[in-house]
Amino acid sequence: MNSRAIAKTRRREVAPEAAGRPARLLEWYDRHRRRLPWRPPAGECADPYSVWLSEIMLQQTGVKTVGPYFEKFLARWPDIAALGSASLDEVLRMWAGLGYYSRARNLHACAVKVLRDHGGAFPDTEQGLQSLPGIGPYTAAAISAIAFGRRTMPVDGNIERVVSRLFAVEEPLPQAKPLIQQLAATLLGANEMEARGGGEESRVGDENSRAGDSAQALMDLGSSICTPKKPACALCPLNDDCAARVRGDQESFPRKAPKKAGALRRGAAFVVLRGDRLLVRTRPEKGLLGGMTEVPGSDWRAAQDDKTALKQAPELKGIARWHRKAGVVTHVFTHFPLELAVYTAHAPARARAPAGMRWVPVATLDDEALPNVMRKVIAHGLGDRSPHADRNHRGGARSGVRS
DNA sequence: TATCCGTGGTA
DNA sequence: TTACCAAGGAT
Repeated sequence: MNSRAIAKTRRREVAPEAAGRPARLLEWYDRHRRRLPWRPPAGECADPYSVWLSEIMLQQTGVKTVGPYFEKFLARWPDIAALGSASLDEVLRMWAGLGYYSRARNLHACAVKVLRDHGGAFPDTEQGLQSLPGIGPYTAAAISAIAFGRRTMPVDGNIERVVSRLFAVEEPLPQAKPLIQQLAATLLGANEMEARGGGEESRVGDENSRAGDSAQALMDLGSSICTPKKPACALCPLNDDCAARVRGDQESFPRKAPKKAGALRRGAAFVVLRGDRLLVRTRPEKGLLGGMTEVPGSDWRAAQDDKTALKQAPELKGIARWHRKAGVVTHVFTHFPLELAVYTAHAPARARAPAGMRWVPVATLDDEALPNVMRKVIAHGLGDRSPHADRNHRGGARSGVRS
């Protein structure tokens, strides 16, 4: 018996409902798939560049947030050659506000590498894709399935949740990842060539499947029906044989090990004006907010007081009169909360910028690669009078200012 | 393996 | 308000 015959035999041995899952999933997807900027009309394969760009932006970032950035990037750089020819600085400026800035650096590095090493065409295998900057196991599988039709199942946070519920996976994340990956793969439809009887050229694990649709179906399902809280199980195409639903504790999946919170860090930031120009510098390439623009300031340490922080401005010694703005700017990063005291000062008309710093017109701050925490600092330092004030101002602590 | 990377939405 | 979550990757 050859391997294909064995695979078919095994498929018949599974329970009828379970065997029907891939088909039910795709039928649901064909009726309810979301229309998204990076998705072509049903039945068409998306181009690898669009798939790649959207997948990088969507890493740990919501669909709604990504939309405008994707459109903006695609309009500015319609293909890999255009993006690979752009400067890293311009890419970072366009990325500003989207977060996880190493993604932008890797995006640019990846475009350059695809042009230089692959003649401008993305590799069409998972292994080849994973060798590129910013592309890990998930993204390689996603591009492979969605853009190239390879029969593979990318597993993201949505799919982890759907699958852990469907099979009532008791093992907590992240230990359960390999098991969930294996279970998720059972939701892939049969290779179409094989399902039709196939020719010798059809191989399991190769193209001609709707793997991309199966994966996106699970993602849509996870985001609209199998939600973290109060899942709408009545609308789910897989509700018949969902193990967690049978038990009635859907929301308790996926199991997760508790995580600890980071300690509060404090520091000072200096908003120095020379006429209508602001003193800024560029952060180091690596690490937190790498390569982004900031105003000078102290480092950020646990439980640091203002006076200690103020002493960390030796470059700014020439400035005589500091004014300490009331309140502090607050910001919460993934792994620690931050409080920044803001000091303002005015420099003489012809004052030179200290080494490594530069004066930029306040009017063109939108062109800088400014992370949100710096937008908050500048808005606070300027007294919220500029058009660059915190765009999320709704009052309360989330406005970024607290007394 | 655990930690480090932003930001916005949600209940 | 707080805590969690979101189409993860690099080290």
